[in-house]
Formats: sequence, C-alpha cells, structure tokens
Amino acid sequence: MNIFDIYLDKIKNLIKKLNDKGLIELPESLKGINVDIPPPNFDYDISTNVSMVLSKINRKSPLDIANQLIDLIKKEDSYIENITVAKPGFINIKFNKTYWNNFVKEIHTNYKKFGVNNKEKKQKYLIEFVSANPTGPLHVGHCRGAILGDVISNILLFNNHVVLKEYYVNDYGNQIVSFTKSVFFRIKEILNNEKFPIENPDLYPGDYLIEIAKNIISNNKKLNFDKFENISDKLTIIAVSESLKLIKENLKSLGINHDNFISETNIVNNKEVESVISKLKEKDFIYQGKIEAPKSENGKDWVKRKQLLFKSTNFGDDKDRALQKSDKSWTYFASDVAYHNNKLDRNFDILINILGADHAGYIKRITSAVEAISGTKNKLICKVSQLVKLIKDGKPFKMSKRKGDYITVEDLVSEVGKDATRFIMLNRSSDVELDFDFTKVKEKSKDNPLYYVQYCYARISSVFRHVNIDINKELKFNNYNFEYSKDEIKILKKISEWPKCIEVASSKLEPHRIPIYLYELASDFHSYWNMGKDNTDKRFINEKKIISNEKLVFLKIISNVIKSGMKIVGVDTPEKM
RNA sequence: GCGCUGCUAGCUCAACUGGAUAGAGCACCAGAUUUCGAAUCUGGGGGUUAUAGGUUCGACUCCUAUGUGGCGCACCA
Repeated sequence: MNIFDIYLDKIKNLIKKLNDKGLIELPESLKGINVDIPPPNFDYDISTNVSMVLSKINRKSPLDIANQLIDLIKKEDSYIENITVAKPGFINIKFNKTYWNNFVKEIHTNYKKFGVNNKEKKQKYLIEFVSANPTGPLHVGHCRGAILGDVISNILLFNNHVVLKEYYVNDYGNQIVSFTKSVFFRIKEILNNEKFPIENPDLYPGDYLIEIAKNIISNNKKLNFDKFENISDKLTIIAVSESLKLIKENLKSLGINHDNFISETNIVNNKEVESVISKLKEKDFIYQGKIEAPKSENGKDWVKRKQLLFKSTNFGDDKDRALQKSDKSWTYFASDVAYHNNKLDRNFDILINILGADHAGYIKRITSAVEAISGTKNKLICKVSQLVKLIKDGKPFKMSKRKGDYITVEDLVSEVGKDATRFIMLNRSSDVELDFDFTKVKEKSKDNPLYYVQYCYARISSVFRHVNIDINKELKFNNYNFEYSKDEIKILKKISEWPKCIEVASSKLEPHRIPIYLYELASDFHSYWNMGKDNTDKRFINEKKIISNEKLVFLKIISNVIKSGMKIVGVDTPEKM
C-alpha cells in the first residue's frame, strides 16, 4: 500500500490514454514523472510534476497542461476532495474523508504487510560483512559495518528477499602466523614463566591473548608446547577458533547473527584459487608481467618483479593486480577472488560486501574480478562504512593498536547498551564520518534520538494501559467512518511515507533513513500529544476515562509502524521506560 | 602525484535517487507541568548549500575546474 505508487500509476495510465486519443505527446520515457509530498505549507496530501515533464514535448507551458489534466484526474477518482495547480506547474491533490478511512482500515488490518515493497523482484542475496581478522575480539571500528550489514539484511528480509549473512574468516597468511606466535609466547609465559617479547612489533600484545592461552592450555592438556614448529598448524586452528568464539560473542551482544562462516584456509586448501585462475586464464584476464611502483614509494625499496597479474585495468582499475607472491604463495587478493568465485557458484542473484573505509581502494579490483568471472556488471555491490570518531567528555578518543589500548565492542555495549549503539551508529548516512559521543549516548534525554522514539511508543502504551487494553492484541472494527482532524491527518500523511522510506532505504542500501524517519514520526506524535494539554478534546482519553475507537486505531497504527521500524533497526520498543 | 569520499545555520546532521519558501537537534532568547508519563511541547533569531562556471522549465542533488578535510594507493590482510 504505497499511495505514491498508486497515484503514479493512475496518472501514467491517464496520460497514456490521452496519448492514444492523440490529445498529447509523450516523451520517450516516463521515468521523470513522480508523485511526492508537497511542502508543508501547502495544505495538500500529494503532488505530481507530470505537467512539467510533458511541457517540452507538447510545446505548452506546464500550467496549461496541468489545467488540462486536473479535471480528468478528478473525474476518474472519487477520493479527491480538491485538486489544484500551483506555480511552476505542480498538481496538488487533497484527499477526502473516505480516502483516509480506507487508508487507516487497510494498514490497520494488514499491518504486517504495510511498508513491504511488492514491486521488487524477489532475489537471493549474499551479504558479507564484518569479516574482521580472527586475531582477537572486535573493537569499535568494526561495529558500524557490522550494524550496517545487519540492518541492510533486515530490510531485505522485510521485503521478502532471501538473504544469507556470511562472515569470511581470514585465517590464512602472515597475520595469522604472527597471531599464532603471540599465542604461543603467551602459553610459554604461563607454563615456563618466559617473558613475552613485548618489544617485537609483529606480535599482538593485547591482554586477551592471555585468556586465550589459558583456555588453550586447559583444554589441550596432551599437547606439547615446547617447539613452535611442531605444533604451529594445530595451534593455529585452535587459536583461531578461540578468537572466533570471542568474535561471535561480541556479535551476539550487538544482536547480530551470521548464517555462515567460511574459512579462507579451506578455500586455499581446496585448490579453489588454482581453479579460478585457470578459469580467468581461459578468458584471457591473466598474464605474467610487471607493475609500476606507486608514486608514494619514492621508488626506493621498490623492486620490479615479474609476477602473475590480473587484468583489472580492463574494468577501469588504475593498475593490474598481483595474484602470487615471489615465494609462489597466493596473495590475499587471489584467495579473495577464489572466495568470490565460490559465492558465484552458489547461485546468488546479488552479492553485497560491507567494507570499512580503509578498504575502499580495494573495491575496484574485487568488483572487476567478479565481473570477469561472472560476465555481468553490478553483480557485486560494495558498501563502504566510514570511520567512527569516538568522543568522550567532549574530547576525541584515540585508539592505538600497538599499545593494545582500544575500545572493544564488549566495553562499548556494557557501557551504552546494544540499542543505543545500534541506533546511533545508524543515525547517519554511512558515507559520512560519525561522531560517537559516549557521554551523550548514555544520556537519557532529548539529545538521544533512541529514547525520543522509544518514549513515543511508551506513551502510546501508557494510553492502552489506562484503558485496560492489551497493546499487543489486535483490535477489531467494522465501521471505519472517522472524522480526522488536520493534526491527525498530518500524522497519517507521515505514516503514508513509510513504504517510500523502506523503498529508498532498500534500493540505495541506506538504512539510516529508517531511524531518521522514525524520529520524524515520533516528533509529529509528541507534538500532537502535547496539544492535549491546552485542549482536552485532543486527549486520547476523555474525562469519563473512555477512548474512542477512532483514537484507538489511530494510536495503534502509529505504534505498529514504530514497532516494525524499530524491529528492522534491531532495537526494543519498551512499553515503560 | 593518482584514486575514493565528504564540504549545507555557531556545532552535529537531514533533505524522499533533479522539484515549490533548504529542514531537525544542540547552543542562545522567551514561554507551557493540578498531565492520557515534561525522557515532552510552543514561539523567536540564525543560510549566497565551500568557490566559479555549465547542463534545464527547475540544481544541495548532475557535469567541469578550484579550494579544503578524511581514507587509501604492497608480494600486508
């Protein structure tokens, strides 16, 4: 039930009819025509720009065309109370009482489907997000991408798509070797009192390694930890799984569950890299060659080598990319190409990757590779989440990985809570750096949009409590013949925008639109609520402690939208705060 | 040097994929609580949307150039 789409179709059909009769000319595409909300100072419900789009090809002024159309539009539609033409050529429409009653009836009885986008073709999505190195618990930097990916999944699921949430475990390569060594030294420290070589910059100094080491010792009493070389393979597997345990706990505390964890080592061991490379070779995207040094390197330490390269320049990348190191082992890129080949083999319609800002430069080459393998453009969509600037007591808070002093997800969630973390992290476009102010996020006041929205739901709940009706039960009405006031229609109009909000959030993968919408809806509601102070007629419950059906349904549909929005964002809607 | 990304009120940000007089919150000023919960609301001041061009009926939105901030530019992952 998207009123904007319904009227867009009506208008398009009308002008097509007129075109068949030879009364007007149509442009090649009707894409430019849209139906929107008029600015608030106009007392109308929807508006359209048709006449502006048709103006040029018909060589008439938009105003003339608009005047030609309005009578025809009105004649075909019994819900229009008033239709007029405004300045440049907009057509404004105001609906009558019957219209709004039908609207309320529809979204009240079918509230579960309200907002769901039925126009989109149902697709199979694979969304990869977080994929942090399994070398320790998650820190704040991982948080934003994690929440972004989770909420994008929720939106897609809300629209009835099939979604698989996947975590790629980078358990192959040098970082894992360093990590395993660090765990090894911690074990030696505990068992033999050998001091951990803290001065070695390649090792991971964090205290969590001690916990991991302790767990490994107590769970693997039979293992001999004397020589690193003898147990490195075994230890790697154990250490990575310990670290994944921590990561999964962190994700759980944020309310995030991945459907699938996939291991890089498995991909390499299954020879998937070799097979994807031979596939690309057949298509002539691979060659032996040399790449130029990057400008920033001064050319000093740069050695030109002949190596296996992928022709990503064919797809608009600035240079071709290396697949193999000089010791013949695979680069990260090579195994990632294999991983994406693996994704493609599983027959998804669309792949989505959520990346951190520091990986933005990587997008071109991996989308190139996916295009080369699949032969289709835009099969892989990469979404970048920008940095989070931490602020504590008004001052920026720096994290240092070397010192091992950084804020973990655990710290964050225990301090500000899951809901506030999710809501605030989403309250901005992911293209923009985000200030995350600890002191403000903890504050339960108007500074904090989460509580503002939750408070709206709590207020509605309190009305239901007062009249002894369970807010979670469905209300039954047959007679929808209510007289809504101007202020109520303002809120109904806001509610009518909900499907549009979902549609944009979904098509642009911009979940931040949802918290922003909910905030606006809550704002309209709070404003309406306060009118009851001056004017007792506007209170939901009258002096006789009775609430009219009209107001009951009205409250119910607001609470339904807030609830379903908050569910997508992944936060609670408490009935009392 | 190259690439990606941002630049909107004093501050933090919106603006429905090109629409009408660019909107909120914070801060500032002035008001509203015998309440259906003040974790709220009402009103006020505050803008050449970084700058200069271009595209068109119409630009915060698209294009070009410049300035400026962030991130990236490996055989790392």
